[in-house]
Amino acid sequence: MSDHSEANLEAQQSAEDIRAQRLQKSARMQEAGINIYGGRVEGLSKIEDVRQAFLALPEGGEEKLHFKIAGRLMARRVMGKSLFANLKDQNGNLQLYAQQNTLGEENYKFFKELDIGDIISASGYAFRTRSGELSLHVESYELLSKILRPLPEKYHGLRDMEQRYRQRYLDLIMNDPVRRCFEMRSKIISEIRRYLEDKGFMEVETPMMQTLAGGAAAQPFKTHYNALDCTMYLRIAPELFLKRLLTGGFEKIFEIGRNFRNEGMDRRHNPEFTSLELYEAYSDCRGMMELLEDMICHVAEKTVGGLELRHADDKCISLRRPWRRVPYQDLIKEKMGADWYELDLAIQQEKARAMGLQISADMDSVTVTHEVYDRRIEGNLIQPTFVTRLPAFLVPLAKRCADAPELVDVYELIINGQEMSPGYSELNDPNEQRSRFDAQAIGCSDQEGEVDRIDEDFLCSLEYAMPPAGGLGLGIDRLIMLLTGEESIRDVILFPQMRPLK
RNA sequence: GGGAUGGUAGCUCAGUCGGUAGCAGCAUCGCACUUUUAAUGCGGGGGUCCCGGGUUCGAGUCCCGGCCAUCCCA
Repeated sequence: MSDHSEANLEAQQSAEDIRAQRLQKSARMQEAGINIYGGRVEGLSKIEDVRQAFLALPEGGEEKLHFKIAGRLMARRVMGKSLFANLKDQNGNLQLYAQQNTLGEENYKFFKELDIGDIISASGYAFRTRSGELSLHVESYELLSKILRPLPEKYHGLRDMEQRYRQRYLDLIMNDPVRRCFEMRSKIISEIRRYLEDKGFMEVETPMMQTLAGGAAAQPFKTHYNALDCTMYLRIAPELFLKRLLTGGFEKIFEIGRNFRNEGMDRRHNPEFTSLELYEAYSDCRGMMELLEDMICHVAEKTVGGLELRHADDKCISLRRPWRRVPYQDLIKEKMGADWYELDLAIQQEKARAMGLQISADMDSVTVTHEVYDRRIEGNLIQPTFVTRLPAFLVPLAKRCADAPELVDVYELIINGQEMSPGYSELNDPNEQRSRFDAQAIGCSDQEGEVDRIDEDFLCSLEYAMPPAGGLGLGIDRLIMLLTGEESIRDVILFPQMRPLK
C-alpha cells in the first residue's frame, strides 16, 4: 500500500487514473475478503415506502422504525466521526446518517471509503435530523457493487445531449425527469393495452422480417437471410398481415410494435419507431374515430391525470371531446378561398407560389393542393383535428367515399401540428385493390430498382373475402411526446439511433 | 441535402486582441470536523483544447478540410 507506484497513482487524477486507483482499491478489498459484487438482498423496502411509513407514525411516536434499503450512493458529506450520504433507488432518495459510535471504528472507516456511485444496502432506523430531513440512521450496510468510474457532476448533472443519448444509463442515473419520462412511456403503453383488451381486442404479432415491405410508401431496410438465401426487408408497416388476419376470422385485433423506415432522422423521426395498428371487422372510419378519441382521452386521464396538456412556450392542447372533424377540402377552401376547386391550374399554381411554396409547372391540381395542405395547413392544426375525406391518390388501401370517388373514406388525426394517426374504412375489394396498387406502385419499393412488386398473397387473401373493417394506426412515440410534452422523439426513445463513432 | 451554432480536465463551464490553458465550481487525493444537505475550512494533483492540414516567430483562438452533435430550413 505504501509502495511507490501506488503513492504516485494516488497523486494523479485523470479519469483513467481514478479508474486505475479504484481497481486497486477493489483488489485490496477483495484480498481482505470483501465481496464487492454482491448478490440477492432480502428484506428490502422501497425508499418511497419508508417515507410513507414514517409519515404515518403518530406524532412523537417512541418506537423506532427499522428498514433496509438499497440503491446508489449519490452524495456524501463527511464530518469527522459521523457522515451524511444520499441513497437513491428507482423512485426515491433518502439521506443516510452514519456514526462511528453506531458502526464501530472499522465499519465506519470503510463507509467513509465508499465512492459516490457505489451501490449499497443499508439497514437502520428512520429519524428526523435537526433541520427536519427524514434520514436513516445506519446500523449496518453492505457494498453490493463497486463503481470504477467517476459519475457526472452532482449539481448540473449530465447536460451534453450526445452523451446523454449514447450513454443513456448515465442520463438515467443523473437526470430524474428523464427516468420519469420513460416510466410514463411504459405506463402509457400499458394503459393502451389494457384499454383495448377491455374492449375485446386481441393482441397479435406479425412478421417484422418480410420478403416484401408492404403496407406503406417508405424505403425499407434490407437484409439477407442465409438459410433461405434470400433478401428480406424489415417491415415498414404491419398492415397487410393484420388484414390477412381479418380474412382469417379474427374480428378485433391490434399490434404494438416496431416499424423500420430507411429514411432520415430528425426531431420527429427515428428510423425505428413504435406504432399501434388496429383493425375492427364490421366497423369503418367513423368507428375508428370514436374509438381513438375515447382511447387517447382514457389514457391521458390515467397517465397525465387530465385532458389539458401544457407544453413549452405555454402552448396548451385540450383533448376535451368532441374533437373537430373537418373534410380536407373544407380546410383547403378555408385557407385558399371557397372557389379554389373551380380555379384553373395556372391560377392555383400562382396562388400557391404566392404563399412561398415551390411549385413547378408540371404539378397537377391535386398535387398543388396537397402541397398547400402539407406546408401551410397541417402544421397549424394544434388542437386535435380529424381531417377526413382525403384525396384517393394519397391512400391506396382505403375505400372510396360513396358520394365522391376521387376521395377516400379516411381520417388523419392531427395534434400539435403532427400526424398522429391515420384511420380508414379498409378497402376489401380485391379487384380495386389490384388496380390501386398498379396505379400507386406501393406494393414494395427499394432503392436498387426492385420496385413495384405487389404482394400477391395479400391480394389472394382478399379474394377469399375480407370483412368490411375499420383500421387505424397510431404513432406511439408521437403520442408519448404529446402526453409528456417532449419536443424531440429522441427524448422518448431510450436508445435513439446515433451515428456510430469511429 | 442546405444553413446556423457548438466540441477545452471525469462532469458543468470560463478563456479578451494570436503570446506558458483556469489559484474556476463539482468530482478526486491528503488533513481537520459527531445533525450536514450544492456541508465547511486548509492543502495537493488532474489537459491529445474533437481530428488532419495551413498561415504565423508563436494557434484553444485565424484559414481550409474532415468527424460528431444540437437547432432551424428543404
